[in-house]
Amino acid sequence: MRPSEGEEASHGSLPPGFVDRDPSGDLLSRTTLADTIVYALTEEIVAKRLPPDAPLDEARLGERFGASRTPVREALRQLAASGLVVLRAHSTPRVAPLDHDRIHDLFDVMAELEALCAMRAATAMSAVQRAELESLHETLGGSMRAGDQAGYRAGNVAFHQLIYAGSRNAYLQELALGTRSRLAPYRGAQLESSARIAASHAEHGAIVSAIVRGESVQAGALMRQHLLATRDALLKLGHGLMPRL
Amino acid sequence: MRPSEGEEASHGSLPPGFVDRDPSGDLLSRTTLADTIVYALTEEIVAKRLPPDAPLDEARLGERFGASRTPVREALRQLAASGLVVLRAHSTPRVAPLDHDRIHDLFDVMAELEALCAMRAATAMSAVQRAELESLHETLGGSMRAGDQAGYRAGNVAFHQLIYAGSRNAYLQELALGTRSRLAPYRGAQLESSARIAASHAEHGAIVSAIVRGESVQAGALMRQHLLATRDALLKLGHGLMPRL
DNA sequence: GATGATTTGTACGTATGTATA
DNA sequence: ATATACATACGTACAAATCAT
Repeated sequence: MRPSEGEEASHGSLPPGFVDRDPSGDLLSRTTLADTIVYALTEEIVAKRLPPDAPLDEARLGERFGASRTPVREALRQLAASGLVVLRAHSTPRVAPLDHDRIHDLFDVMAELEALCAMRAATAMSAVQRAELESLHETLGGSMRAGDQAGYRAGNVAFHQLIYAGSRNAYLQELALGTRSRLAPYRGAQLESSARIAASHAEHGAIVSAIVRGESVQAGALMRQHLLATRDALLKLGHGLMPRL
Repeated sequence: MRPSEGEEASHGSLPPGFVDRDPSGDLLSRTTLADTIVYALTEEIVAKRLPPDAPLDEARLGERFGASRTPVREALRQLAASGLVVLRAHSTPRVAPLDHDRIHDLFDVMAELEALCAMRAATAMSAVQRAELESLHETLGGSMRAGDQAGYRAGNVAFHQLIYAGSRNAYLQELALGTRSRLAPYRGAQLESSARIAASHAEHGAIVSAIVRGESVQAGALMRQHLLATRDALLKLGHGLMPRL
């Protein structure tokens, strides 16, 4: 199995929650044009420079990327598979719309998937991974105290991904990553208030402790709570998003 | 290419007057060539007429389906997204290999996803859906007593999907369906022994009862157990598949 | 290891279906 | 409602990369 190291990446501005191709072993391939376009569009959608419902005309995109429509088509197919783009036959592709019910559903499942990861991690993580987790948590504390929000956000993504990997279940890891990337356009790019960051860090601490002590049920419950708190913080921050209930 | 009247297509039952939409994703197109190819290939892979690791040459497939490479490519992309096909850049696409660790991971997650569906269903299902579930369970009992294995299998799929829908979470439903379809090639086509069918039906009964009574935790636990029992039954039936531990 | 055959990646032209005036 | 415009769906040709030999 492959404990993915935190080393990234060839590009400067990484969309949060974005990783290379599926963890099924092959780590290509910026070698095809389509993949390059997928990467670029993902970043733009997540950063909301391409807002929900924005039309994605094949010809214009091809022009923008200096490519023909064929690789653009392939890219749009991949983006549709990952949920960022919707395709209707013979109709112009669009950035996935902002659907409140769907966002609610995504957060709900995200919380459960991450809780499951944390549970598994509590029993399956190697000693080395546990040490890494504690160390990363310390680093995040530093970012928090320094008021470095960007640093905290980047580290936060790594923190969660380390726990996905700790579950030692590659498919679970895929689902968690995929769900996180679907959620990415709705997680504000820089919406974390410093108050929320402090709370987040405290929650992380409890989770790390439970995982390191091997308390599986506790770890899962804390993680679920952490995700729901994150959701509520986002929903409160305007966004126009309201809880469903 | 026009529908040549020289039906020399040298291969049997691929009706251009095709079947209708795939049950899961109707976000995608209606009646494009690529979709009919996806449909046909999915069936062949699940039925193992296209075994794991079988090469899927674009040109040959296009010939077989009387289409050009373009829609074949689109179809292969969709199949890759649903996990049935693996794509490496510049390399010939293949049916997803049979990887024991991966199968184990898939079953593990499947059990948890279905448990989650059952939990949510126990609190979220409408009265109508509960009645449907009980009725379907009765029907399945009929198939069991009649020794109708094919009927039981079809009804079984419907049974589980009804519970996915009962969760009232569209994304959770998508994940459950997707995971089930990834598992489909490994669930034997007709591997259920009548003994296993009887046990399965009994387990269903307990699940239905828990859901109808609204006992969420119980419903989840029973469903998890049911899935793991199904897995063990499959693993025992040869297949060449061995448990990982 | 180099070379050749095969297959994928890309470009572009045509046809068909959708949406709008 | 009919017609027109326009974007996607598909077909085909060429270039580049892979793998066998």
